[in-house]
Amino acid sequence: MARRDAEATKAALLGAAADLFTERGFDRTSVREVAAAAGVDQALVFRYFGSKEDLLAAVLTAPGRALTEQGGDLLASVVAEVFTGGGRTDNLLLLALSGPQRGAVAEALEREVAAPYRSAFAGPGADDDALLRADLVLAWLLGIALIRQLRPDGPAASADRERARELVLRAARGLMGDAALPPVDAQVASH
Amino acid sequence: MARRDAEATKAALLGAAADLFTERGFDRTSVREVAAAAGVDQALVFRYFGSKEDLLAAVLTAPGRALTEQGGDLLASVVAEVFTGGGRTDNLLLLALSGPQRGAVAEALEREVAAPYRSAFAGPGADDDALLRADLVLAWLLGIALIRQLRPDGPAASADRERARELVLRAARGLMGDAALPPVDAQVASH
DNA sequence: ATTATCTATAGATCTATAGATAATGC
DNA sequence: ATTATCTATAGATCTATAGATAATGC
Repeated sequence: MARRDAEATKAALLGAAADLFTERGFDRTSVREVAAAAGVDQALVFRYFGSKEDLLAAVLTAPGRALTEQGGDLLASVVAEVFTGGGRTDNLLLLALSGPQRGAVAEALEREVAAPYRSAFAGPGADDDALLRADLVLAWLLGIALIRQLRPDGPAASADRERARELVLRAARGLMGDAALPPVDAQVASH
Repeated sequence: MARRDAEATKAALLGAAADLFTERGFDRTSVREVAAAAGVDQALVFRYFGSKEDLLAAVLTAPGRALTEQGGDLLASVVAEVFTGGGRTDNLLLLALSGPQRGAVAEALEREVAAPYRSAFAGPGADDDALLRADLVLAWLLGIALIRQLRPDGPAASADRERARELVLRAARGLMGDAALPPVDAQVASH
Protein backbone atom coordinates (compact mmCIF):
# COMPACT_ATOMS: atom_id res chain seq x y z
CA MET A 1 0.00 0.00 0.00
CA ALA A 2 1.50 3.27 -1.14
CA ARG A 3 2.21 5.78 1.57
CA ARG A 4 -0.33 8.24 0.20
CA ASP A 5 -3.22 6.50 -1.55
CA ALA A 6 -6.72 7.73 -0.85
CA GLU A 7 -8.42 4.67 -2.37
CA ALA A 8 -6.32 2.24 -0.38
CA THR A 9 -6.98 4.22 2.78
CA LYS A 10 -10.73 4.15 2.15
CA ALA A 11 -10.57 0.39 1.59
CA ALA A 12 -8.55 -0.10 4.77
CA LEU A 13 -11.09 1.92 6.74
CA LEU A 14 -13.96 -0.06 5.23
CA GLY A 15 -12.33 -3.37 6.10
CA ALA A 16 -11.46 -2.31 9.63
CA ALA A 17 -14.98 -0.98 10.14
CA ALA A 18 -16.54 -4.21 8.87
CA ASP A 19 -14.41 -6.24 11.26
CA LEU A 20 -14.93 -4.06 14.31
CA PHE A 21 -18.60 -3.28 13.74
CA THR A 22 -19.46 -6.95 13.30
CA GLU A 23 -17.27 -8.01 16.19
CA ARG A 24 -18.44 -5.63 18.89
CA GLY A 25 -21.31 -3.67 17.38
CA PHE A 26 -21.68 -0.26 15.83
CA ASP A 27 -22.32 1.74 18.98
CA ARG A 28 -19.54 0.07 20.88
CA THR A 29 -16.94 0.82 18.26
CA SER A 30 -15.47 4.31 18.14
CA VAL A 31 -14.27 6.06 15.02
CA ARG A 32 -10.86 6.30 16.66
CA GLU A 33 -10.70 2.52 16.98
CA VAL A 34 -11.62 2.00 13.35
CA ALA A 35 -8.97 4.48 12.25
CA ALA A 36 -6.38 2.92 14.54
CA ALA A 37 -7.12 -0.55 13.14
CA ALA A 38 -6.69 0.87 9.65
CA GLY A 39 -3.47 2.59 10.70
CA VAL A 40 -4.59 6.15 9.98
CA ASP A 41 -5.98 9.13 11.83
CA GLN A 42 -9.65 9.31 12.76
CA ALA A 43 -10.14 12.58 10.90
CA LEU A 44 -9.91 10.64 7.65
CA VAL A 45 -13.11 8.77 8.44
CA PHE A 46 -14.97 12.05 8.31
CA ARG A 47 -13.06 13.27 5.32
CA TYR A 48 -13.77 10.14 3.27
CA PHE A 49 -17.14 8.97 4.54
CA GLY A 50 -18.76 12.05 6.04
CA SER A 51 -19.95 10.59 9.31
CA LYS A 52 -19.83 7.42 11.34
CA GLU A 53 -23.29 6.41 10.11
CA ASP A 54 -22.24 6.97 6.52
CA LEU A 55 -19.33 4.65 7.18
CA LEU A 56 -21.78 2.01 8.39
CA ALA A 57 -23.88 2.48 5.27
CA ALA A 58 -20.77 1.97 3.15
CA VAL A 59 -19.93 -1.21 5.07
CA LEU A 60 -23.41 -2.62 4.64
CA THR A 61 -23.75 -1.94 0.92
CA ALA A 62 -20.20 -2.98 0.03
CA PRO A 63 -20.83 -6.75 -0.34
CA GLY A 64 -23.32 -6.09 -3.10
CA ARG A 65 -26.11 -8.36 -4.18
CA ALA A 66 -24.22 -10.95 -6.16
CA LEU A 67 -26.41 -13.78 -4.96
CA THR A 68 -29.72 -12.42 -6.20
CA GLU A 69 -28.22 -11.67 -9.59
CA GLN A 70 -26.62 -15.03 -10.25
CA GLY A 71 -29.64 -17.06 -11.40
CA GLY A 72 -29.80 -20.84 -11.32
CA ASP A 73 -31.53 -22.75 -8.52
CA LEU A 74 -31.82 -19.82 -6.15
CA LEU A 75 -33.30 -21.78 -3.27
CA ALA A 76 -30.47 -24.31 -3.38
CA SER A 77 -27.84 -21.55 -3.71
CA VAL A 78 -29.13 -19.60 -0.77
CA VAL A 79 -29.47 -22.63 1.47
CA ALA A 80 -25.91 -23.54 0.54
CA GLU A 81 -24.70 -19.98 1.21
CA VAL A 82 -26.18 -20.06 4.69
CA PHE A 83 -24.32 -23.27 5.45
CA THR A 84 -21.07 -22.12 3.95
CA GLY A 85 -20.99 -20.35 7.28
CA GLY A 86 -18.58 -18.20 9.21
CA GLY A 87 -18.40 -15.77 6.32
CA ARG A 88 -18.89 -12.05 6.56
CA THR A 89 -22.39 -12.29 5.15
CA ASP A 90 -23.85 -13.71 8.33
CA ASN A 91 -22.01 -11.24 10.48
CA LEU A 92 -23.24 -8.34 8.45
CA LEU A 93 -26.75 -9.60 8.99
CA LEU A 94 -26.30 -9.47 12.72
CA LEU A 95 -24.72 -6.06 12.38
CA ALA A 96 -27.65 -4.77 10.37
CA LEU A 97 -30.00 -5.96 13.07
CA SER A 98 -28.06 -4.43 15.93
CA GLY A 99 -27.02 -1.19 14.25
CA PRO A 100 -28.81 2.11 14.55
CA GLN A 101 -31.64 2.99 12.18
CA ARG A 102 -33.15 -0.46 12.55
CA GLY A 103 -36.13 0.84 10.60
CA ALA A 104 -33.98 1.86 7.67
CA VAL A 105 -32.19 -1.47 7.76
CA ALA A 106 -35.49 -3.32 7.87
CA GLU A 107 -36.69 -1.39 4.83
CA ALA A 108 -33.51 -2.11 2.91
CA LEU A 109 -33.71 -5.77 3.90
CA GLU A 110 -37.28 -5.93 2.62
CA ARG A 111 -36.53 -4.08 -0.62
CA GLU A 112 -33.15 -5.53 -1.54
CA VAL A 113 -33.36 -9.03 -0.15
CA ALA A 114 -36.75 -10.22 1.04
CA ALA A 115 -38.90 -9.05 -1.85
CA PRO A 116 -36.65 -10.39 -4.64
CA TYR A 117 -36.07 -13.67 -2.81
CA ARG A 118 -39.71 -14.07 -2.07
CA SER A 119 -40.82 -13.66 -5.64
CA ALA A 120 -37.94 -15.81 -6.87
CA PHE A 121 -38.84 -18.57 -4.42
CA ALA A 122 -42.56 -18.37 -5.00
CA GLY A 123 -42.34 -17.85 -8.72
CA PRO A 124 -44.07 -15.26 -10.91
CA GLY A 125 -47.76 -14.63 -10.34
CA ALA A 126 -47.70 -16.37 -6.95
CA ASP A 127 -50.73 -16.10 -4.74
CA ASP A 128 -50.65 -14.87 -1.15
CA ASP A 129 -50.23 -18.33 0.27
CA ALA A 130 -47.18 -19.01 -1.87
CA LEU A 131 -45.68 -15.68 -0.81
CA LEU A 132 -46.30 -16.56 2.82
CA ARG A 133 -44.58 -19.90 2.39
CA ALA A 134 -41.64 -18.23 0.66
CA ASP A 135 -41.42 -15.70 3.48
CA LEU A 136 -41.37 -18.48 6.05
CA VAL A 137 -38.48 -20.12 4.21
CA LEU A 138 -36.64 -16.80 4.20
CA ALA A 139 -37.23 -16.47 7.94
CA TRP A 140 -35.78 -19.91 8.38
CA LEU A 141 -32.58 -19.01 6.59
CA LEU A 142 -32.31 -15.84 8.63
CA GLY A 143 -32.75 -17.79 11.85
CA ILE A 144 -30.21 -20.40 10.87
CA ALA A 145 -27.64 -17.75 9.97
CA LEU A 146 -28.18 -16.05 13.29
CA ILE A 147 -28.06 -19.16 15.41
CA ARG A 148 -24.91 -20.32 13.70
CA GLN A 149 -23.27 -17.02 14.54
CA LEU A 150 -24.54 -16.87 18.08
CA ARG A 151 -23.75 -20.46 19.03
CA PRO A 152 -20.81 -21.73 17.03
CA ASP A 153 -20.79 -24.92 19.05
CA GLY A 154 -24.50 -25.68 18.74
CA PRO A 155 -25.79 -28.39 16.41
CA ALA A 156 -26.79 -26.02 13.61
CA ALA A 157 -23.23 -24.74 13.35
CA SER A 158 -21.19 -27.79 14.29
CA ALA A 159 -23.14 -30.69 12.79
CA ASP A 160 -22.36 -32.08 9.37
CA ARG A 161 -22.92 -29.21 6.99
CA GLU A 162 -24.17 -31.34 4.12
CA ARG A 163 -26.68 -33.14 6.28
CA ALA A 164 -28.06 -29.85 7.63
CA ARG A 165 -28.25 -28.38 4.16
CA GLU A 166 -30.15 -31.41 2.90
CA LEU A 167 -32.62 -31.37 5.75
CA VAL A 168 -33.40 -27.70 5.29
CA LEU A 169 -33.59 -27.86 1.53
CA ARG A 170 -35.91 -30.84 1.60
CA ALA A 171 -38.19 -29.33 4.23
CA ALA A 172 -38.21 -26.00 2.39
CA ARG A 173 -39.10 -27.69 -0.89
CA GLY A 174 -41.82 -29.61 0.88
CA LEU A 175 -43.20 -26.42 2.35
CA MET A 176 -43.12 -24.60 -0.96
CA GLY A 177 -45.12 -27.32 -2.67
CA ASP A 178 -47.42 -27.93 0.24
CA ALA A 179 -50.44 -25.82 -0.69
CA ALA A 180 -52.69 -28.74 -1.55
CA LEU A 181 -52.16 -30.61 1.71
CA PRO A 182 -54.87 -30.45 4.34
CA PRO A 183 -54.29 -28.17 7.34
CA VAL A 184 -52.47 -29.72 10.26
CA ASP A 185 -55.45 -29.53 12.58
CA ALA A 186 -57.30 -32.01 10.35
CA GLN A 187 -54.36 -34.39 10.70
CA VAL A 188 -54.37 -33.99 14.45
CA ALA A 189 -58.13 -34.50 14.62
CA SER A 190 -57.89 -37.75 12.64
CA HIS A 191 -55.71 -39.39 15.27
CA MET B 1 -48.51 4.29 43.10
CA ALA B 2 -47.59 5.70 46.45
CA ARG B 3 -45.39 8.72 46.45
CA ARG B 4 -42.54 6.87 48.11
CA ASP B 5 -42.49 3.20 47.23
CA ALA B 6 -39.17 1.62 46.35
CA GLU B 7 -40.74 -1.53 44.87
CA ALA B 8 -43.09 0.45 42.65
CA THR B 9 -40.20 2.66 41.53
CA LYS B 10 -38.08 -0.36 40.65
CA ALA B 11 -40.97 -1.81 38.68
CA ALA B 12 -41.52 1.49 36.86
CA LEU B 13 -37.84 1.65 35.97
CA LEU B 14 -37.89 -1.94 34.74
CA GLY B 15 -40.92 -1.31 32.56
CA ALA B 16 -39.55 1.92 31.12
CA ALA B 17 -36.21 0.23 30.44
CA ALA B 18 -37.89 -2.71 28.69
CA ASP B 19 -39.83 -0.33 26.46
CA LEU B 20 -36.96 1.98 25.62
CA PHE B 21 -34.27 -0.69 25.26
CA THR B 22 -36.42 -2.74 22.89
CA GLU B 23 -37.55 0.32 20.98
CA ARG B 24 -34.25 1.99 20.29
CA GLY B 25 -31.60 -0.36 21.60
CA PHE B 26 -29.52 -0.54 24.75
CA ASP B 27 -26.67 1.68 23.65
CA ARG B 28 -28.94 4.34 22.23
CA THR B 29 -30.96 4.68 25.40
CA SER B 30 -29.49 6.73 28.23
CA VAL B 31 -30.11 6.11 31.88
CA ARG B 32 -31.56 9.61 32.07
CA GLU B 33 -34.18 8.72 29.47
CA VAL B 34 -35.19 5.57 31.31
CA ALA B 35 -35.52 7.50 34.55
CA ALA B 36 -37.48 10.27 32.87
CA ALA B 37 -39.89 7.74 31.34
CA ALA B 38 -40.37 6.24 34.79
CA GLY B 39 -40.84 9.70 36.27
CA VAL B 40 -37.91 9.59 38.65
CA ASP B 41 -34.34 10.78 38.83
CA GLN B 42 -31.57 8.90 37.09
CA ALA B 43 -29.61 8.40 40.31
CA LEU B 44 -32.21 5.82 41.35
CA VAL B 45 -31.21 3.52 38.53
CA PHE B 46 -27.79 3.19 40.10
CA ARG B 47 -29.19 2.98 43.62
CA TYR B 48 -31.61 0.17 42.73
CA PHE B 49 -29.84 -1.73 39.98
CA GLY B 50 -26.16 -0.88 40.38
CA SER B 51 -25.31 -0.06 36.80
CA LYS B 52 -26.88 0.31 33.40
CA GLU B 53 -25.83 -3.22 32.44
CA ASP B 54 -27.32 -4.62 35.60
CA LEU B 55 -30.56 -2.90 34.64
CA LEU B 56 -30.41 -4.67 31.28
CA ALA B 57 -29.83 -8.00 33.00
CA ALA B 58 -32.88 -7.38 35.17
CA VAL B 59 -34.96 -6.55 32.09
CA LEU B 60 -33.88 -9.71 30.30
CA THR B 61 -34.46 -12.10 33.16
CA ALA B 62 -37.74 -10.56 34.31
CA PRO B 63 -40.09 -12.43 31.93
CA GLY B 64 -39.00 -15.76 33.38
CA ARG B 65 -39.18 -19.10 31.71
CA ALA B 66 -42.86 -19.94 32.05
CA LEU B 67 -42.99 -21.58 28.63
CA THR B 68 -40.37 -24.24 29.22
CA GLU B 69 -41.95 -25.19 32.52
CA GLN B 70 -45.53 -25.56 31.35
CA GLY B 71 -45.40 -29.05 29.78
CA GLY B 72 -47.91 -30.33 27.21
CA ASP B 73 -47.18 -30.30 23.49
CA LEU B 74 -44.14 -28.05 23.66
CA LEU B 75 -43.58 -27.81 19.92
CA ALA B 76 -47.17 -26.73 19.33
CA SER B 77 -47.05 -24.25 22.23
CA VAL B 78 -43.88 -22.61 21.05
CA VAL B 79 -44.99 -22.36 17.45
CA ALA B 80 -48.22 -20.78 18.72
CA GLU B 81 -46.29 -18.39 20.97
CA VAL B 82 -44.22 -17.17 18.06
CA PHE B 83 -47.35 -16.41 16.09
CA THR B 84 -49.15 -14.78 18.99
CA GLY B 85 -46.81 -12.05 17.91
CA GLY B 86 -46.24 -8.43 18.76
CA GLY B 87 -45.61 -9.37 22.38
CA ARG B 88 -42.64 -8.34 24.44
CA THR B 89 -41.06 -11.77 24.07
CA ASP B 90 -40.05 -11.19 20.47
CA ASN B 91 -38.78 -7.72 21.22
CA LEU B 92 -36.67 -8.97 24.07
CA LEU B 93 -35.13 -11.46 21.70
CA LEU B 94 -34.04 -8.70 19.38
CA LEU B 95 -32.80 -6.72 22.36
CA ALA B 96 -30.76 -9.64 23.59
CA LEU B 97 -29.15 -9.93 20.17
CA SER B 98 -28.32 -6.25 19.86
CA GLY B 99 -27.31 -5.56 23.43
CA PRO B 100 -23.78 -5.60 24.78
CA GLN B 101 -22.24 -8.83 26.07
CA ARG B 102 -23.53 -10.71 23.07
CA GLY B 103 -21.42 -13.63 24.20
CA ALA B 104 -23.09 -13.72 27.60
CA VAL B 105 -26.50 -13.46 25.97
CA ALA B 106 -25.66 -16.25 23.58
CA GLU B 107 -24.60 -18.45 26.46
CA ALA B 108 -27.78 -17.76 28.40
CA LEU B 109 -29.82 -18.40 25.26
CA GLU B 110 -28.12 -21.74 24.82
CA ARG B 111 -28.41 -22.77 28.45
CA GLU B 112 -31.88 -21.49 29.31
CA VAL B 113 -33.70 -21.81 26.03
CA ALA B 114 -31.97 -23.75 23.28
CA ALA B 115 -30.78 -26.76 25.26
CA PRO B 116 -34.10 -27.45 27.03
CA TYR B 117 -36.10 -26.89 23.86
CA ARG B 118 -33.79 -29.07 21.87
CA SER B 119 -34.03 -32.02 24.19
CA ALA B 120 -37.78 -31.50 24.57
CA PHE B 121 -38.23 -31.40 20.81
CA ALA B 122 -35.94 -34.29 20.08
CA GLY B 123 -37.03 -36.41 23.03
CA PRO B 124 -34.86 -38.21 25.60
CA GLY B 125 -31.89 -40.18 24.37
CA ALA B 126 -31.96 -38.50 20.97
CA ASP B 127 -29.07 -39.06 18.61
CA ASP B 128 -27.05 -36.27 17.00
CA ASP B 129 -29.22 -36.12 13.92
CA ALA B 130 -32.37 -35.64 15.98
CA LEU B 131 -30.66 -32.86 17.93
CA LEU B 132 -29.63 -31.21 14.68
CA ARG B 133 -33.18 -31.34 13.38
CA ALA B 134 -34.50 -29.91 16.65
CA ASP B 135 -31.94 -27.12 16.47
CA LEU B 136 -32.99 -26.28 12.94
CA VAL B 137 -36.59 -26.00 14.10
CA LEU B 138 -35.49 -23.69 16.90
CA ALA B 139 -33.61 -21.57 14.38
CA TRP B 140 -36.76 -21.35 12.32
CA LEU B 141 -38.78 -20.03 15.22
CA LEU B 142 -36.06 -17.51 16.00
CA GLY B 143 -36.03 -16.32 12.39
CA ILE B 144 -39.79 -16.02 12.23
CA ALA B 145 -39.91 -14.02 15.45
CA LEU B 146 -37.23 -11.70 14.11
CA ILE B 147 -38.74 -11.21 10.69
CA ARG B 148 -42.14 -10.51 12.17
CA GLN B 149 -40.61 -7.79 14.30
CA LEU B 150 -38.49 -6.33 11.57
CA ARG B 151 -41.16 -6.28 8.87
CA PRO B 152 -44.61 -5.99 10.44
CA ASP B 153 -46.15 -5.64 6.97
CA GLY B 154 -44.38 -8.65 5.43
CA PRO B 155 -46.22 -11.91 4.79
CA ALA B 156 -44.90 -13.68 7.89
CA ALA B 157 -46.39 -10.99 10.13
CA SER B 158 -49.47 -9.94 8.21
CA ALA B 159 -50.75 -13.17 6.67
CA ASP B 160 -53.37 -15.31 8.36
CA ARG B 161 -51.81 -16.35 11.63
CA GLU B 162 -53.47 -19.75 11.76
CA ARG B 163 -52.38 -20.62 8.26
CA ALA B 164 -48.77 -19.67 9.02
CA ARG B 165 -48.82 -21.59 12.25
CA GLU B 166 -50.14 -24.69 10.49
CA LEU B 167 -47.55 -24.52 7.73
CA VAL B 168 -44.68 -24.20 10.16
CA LEU B 169 -45.95 -26.82 12.55
CA ARG B 170 -46.51 -29.32 9.76
CA ALA B 171 -43.11 -28.70 8.18
CA ALA B 172 -41.43 -28.87 11.59
CA ARG B 173 -43.16 -32.14 12.41
CA GLY B 174 -42.15 -33.48 9.02
CA LEU B 175 -38.56 -32.46 9.64
CA MET B 176 -38.49 -34.00 13.09
CA GLY B 177 -39.68 -37.35 11.76
CA ASP B 178 -37.61 -37.24 8.62
CA ALA B 179 -34.57 -39.27 9.58
CA ALA B 180 -35.46 -42.28 7.44
CA LEU B 181 -35.98 -40.36 4.19
CA PRO B 182 -33.24 -40.43 1.55
CA PRO B 183 -31.02 -37.36 1.23
CA VAL B 184 -32.27 -34.64 -1.08
CA ASP B 185 -29.44 -35.10 -3.58
CA ALA B 186 -30.75 -38.56 -4.36
CA GLN B 187 -34.13 -37.02 -5.14
CA VAL B 188 -32.56 -34.39 -7.34
CA ALA B 189 -30.47 -37.03 -9.14
CA SER B 190 -33.56 -39.12 -9.88
CA HIS B 191 -35.12 -36.31 -11.96
C1' DA C 1 -35.12 7.78 62.62
C1' DT C 2 -35.10 5.80 58.47
C1' DT C 3 -34.77 5.76 53.77
C1' DA C 4 -36.67 7.15 49.16
C1' DT C 5 -35.51 10.62 46.23
C1' DC C 6 -33.06 14.51 44.22
C1' DT C 7 -29.04 18.06 43.29
C1' DA C 8 -24.71 18.86 41.62
C1' DT C 9 -20.85 17.38 39.51
C1' DA C 10 -16.59 14.55 38.44
C1' DG C 11 -14.38 12.25 34.96
C1' DA C 12 -14.32 9.97 30.84
C1' DT C 13 -15.73 9.41 26.50
C1' DC C 14 -17.27 10.44 21.57
C1' DT C 15 -18.30 12.68 17.05
C1' DA C 16 -16.95 16.20 14.28
C1' DT C 17 -14.37 20.32 12.54
C1' DA C 18 -10.82 23.92 11.50
C1' DG C 19 -6.63 24.47 10.18
C1' DA C 20 -1.56 22.95 9.98
C1' DT C 21 1.86 19.75 7.88
C1' DA C 22 3.99 17.01 4.54
C1' DA C 23 4.16 13.91 0.57
C1' DT C 24 3.33 13.54 -4.20
C1' DG C 25 2.65 15.05 -9.40
C1' DC C 26 3.28 18.62 -12.94
C1' DA D 1 0.34 23.13 -6.59
C1' DT D 2 -2.40 19.79 -5.03
C1' DT D 3 -4.18 16.94 -1.74
C1' DA D 4 -3.53 13.07 1.63
C1' DT D 5 -2.87 13.05 6.29
C1' DC D 6 -2.39 14.69 11.01
C1' DT D 7 -2.81 18.00 15.28
C1' DA D 8 -5.56 20.17 18.43
C1' DT D 9 -9.77 21.01 20.26
C1' DA D 10 -14.80 22.36 20.59
C1' DG D 11 -19.01 20.91 22.23
C1' DA D 12 -22.01 17.57 23.60
C1' DT D 13 -22.97 13.58 25.72
C1' DC D 14 -22.95 9.68 29.23
C1' DT D 15 -22.27 6.76 33.39
C1' DA D 16 -21.63 7.00 38.04
C1' DT D 17 -21.04 9.00 42.77
C1' DA D 18 -21.15 11.93 46.99
C1' DG D 19 -23.89 14.14 49.67
C1' DA D 20 -28.25 17.05 50.55
C1' DT D 21 -33.35 17.07 51.03
C1' DA D 22 -37.76 15.49 52.24
C1' DA D 23 -41.39 12.12 52.99
C1' DT D 24 -42.78 8.31 55.72
C1' DG D 25 -43.13 4.95 59.98
C1' DC D 26 -42.32 4.23 64.90
